[in-house]
Amino acid sequence: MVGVPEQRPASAGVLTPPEAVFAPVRSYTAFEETVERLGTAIKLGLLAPGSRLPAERELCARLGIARSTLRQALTALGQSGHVFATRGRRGGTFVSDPQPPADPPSAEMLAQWRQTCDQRLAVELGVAMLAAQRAEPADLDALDEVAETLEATLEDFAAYRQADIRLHVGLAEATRSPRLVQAATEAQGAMSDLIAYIAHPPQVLASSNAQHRRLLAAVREGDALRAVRAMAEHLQGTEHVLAGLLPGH
Amino acid sequence: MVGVPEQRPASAGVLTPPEAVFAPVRSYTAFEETVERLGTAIKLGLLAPGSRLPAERELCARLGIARSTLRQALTALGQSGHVFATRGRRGGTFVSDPQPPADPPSAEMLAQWRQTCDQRLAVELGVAMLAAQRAEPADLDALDEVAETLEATLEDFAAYRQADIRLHVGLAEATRSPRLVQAATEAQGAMSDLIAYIAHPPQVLASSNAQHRRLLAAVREGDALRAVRAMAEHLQGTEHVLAGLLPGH
DNA sequence: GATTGAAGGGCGGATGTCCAAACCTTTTCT
DNA sequence: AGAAAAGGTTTGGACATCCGCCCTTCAATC
Repeated sequence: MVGVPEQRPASAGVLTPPEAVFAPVRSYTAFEETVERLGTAIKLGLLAPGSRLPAERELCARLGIARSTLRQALTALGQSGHVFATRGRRGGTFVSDPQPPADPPSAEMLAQWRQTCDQRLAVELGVAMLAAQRAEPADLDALDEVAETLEATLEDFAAYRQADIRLHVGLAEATRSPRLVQAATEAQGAMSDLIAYIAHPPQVLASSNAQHRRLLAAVREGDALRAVRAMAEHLQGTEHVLAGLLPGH
Repeated sequence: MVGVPEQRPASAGVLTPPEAVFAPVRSYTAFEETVERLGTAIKLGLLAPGSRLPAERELCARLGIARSTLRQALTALGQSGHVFATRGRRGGTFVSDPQPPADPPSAEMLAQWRQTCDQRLAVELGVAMLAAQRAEPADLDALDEVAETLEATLEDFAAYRQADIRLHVGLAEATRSPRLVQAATEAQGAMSDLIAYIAHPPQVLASSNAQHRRLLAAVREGDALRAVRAMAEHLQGTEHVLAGLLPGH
């Protein structure tokens, strides 16, 4: 048995690898992932208060996990007050109404707020461009309806934010790219923790709505570049507001 | 013990939740994640052939995993021929040179190629915009150097692709947003499986280079919108090539 | 009023993953 | 010769997950 390797270590290339290559790997458990998914959907209002989740036996099949794992997740969401379950023939797991108050953003969250915004920017720029290229008339009609809701809720921030989320997720759905919908949902979820804790006077919401209108108009015309520009202005507006209130260097 | 829940299931809202909410959750193990990370970095050339990885005891600390888990990953990468290890004081784990031939894209990969492109589009649009806003002169000089390499490798696709990756990842690093670097790396890795299997005549590469030049010029001037436009043209160019060769819808 | 079906609730074991902490072997430098 | 630094090996335990099976509840139905 010769100990001589067929290959000799060469003198390394000049280029140093990005340090991101050796950054910590985080392994998510099925339990965590499920709590995150359902919890985010609930907090974003994608699962409406009072609505019923699919039956456990069906839901675990859809999610591709064991029922016991799903039950752990549902138990956690139950303990935090986001869902409750009733037994018996017409029973099921339901989204609580009203929802428990959101908890304040963690220190870790606050420390990384800029990266969170960056990530959302990327996702939403992609969504804007692809939606402009692919949205069908039916999508646009649905989005217009949401936009009307937005115009009508300037005074009620909770309702406004709700409709805002619907608009952005709806735009993502118009791209017909499930992964983008997923990414957009996650990004909105991460942002919500930040957005819920800053003041939003009606005037800010009104200017936000003007950007929404421009965005939808560009999407309707299929003008991808204008859509991207409108989205960028929209997002960087809220980013400026955050920058003024958070410890962001 | 009353069996009456304080809350009654309400009639659900009119809005149906996005089906993405109940899509399968995939839990990645630390082992898989590590193989993916290191494997991608190697395949992309971010870890140069012949270069040495950090010692196992150091690397597992950096990656935040146990040494035995890291060794499983390194064993897997060793069996596929991407790395090899030597023992003793000056030993270590090294990136193989030359690398084993890439394996053809899986059926699953091909079936989802459009979503992969969409995801890359999003990431890269975000990178383009943020790089234009944040890149420092030092970043730009380094990127220009890579661009020169690109101009000189029109005839050698492997070398060209290598430099192309460096350019895109370098741009991501200029955003100072580690998560975007991560995302850009993953997106390039996913694309490589597709790109390696389609022909790239020098004329295509030349036109690609023209787009690179425009992109870098816009970034240098801090013109975010032009950078985004240049990036979009660049990416959708390669997407058109793919669309012509793959079973796309 | 008994039965049935669909829902949540619970238990126990089998399996696989991950980690921590040792200890061994090889090589090279001092 | 010995220390140091690297990969290689073994062990045991903690934990997550899955699977199957059975129980409880309760509205609908017979």
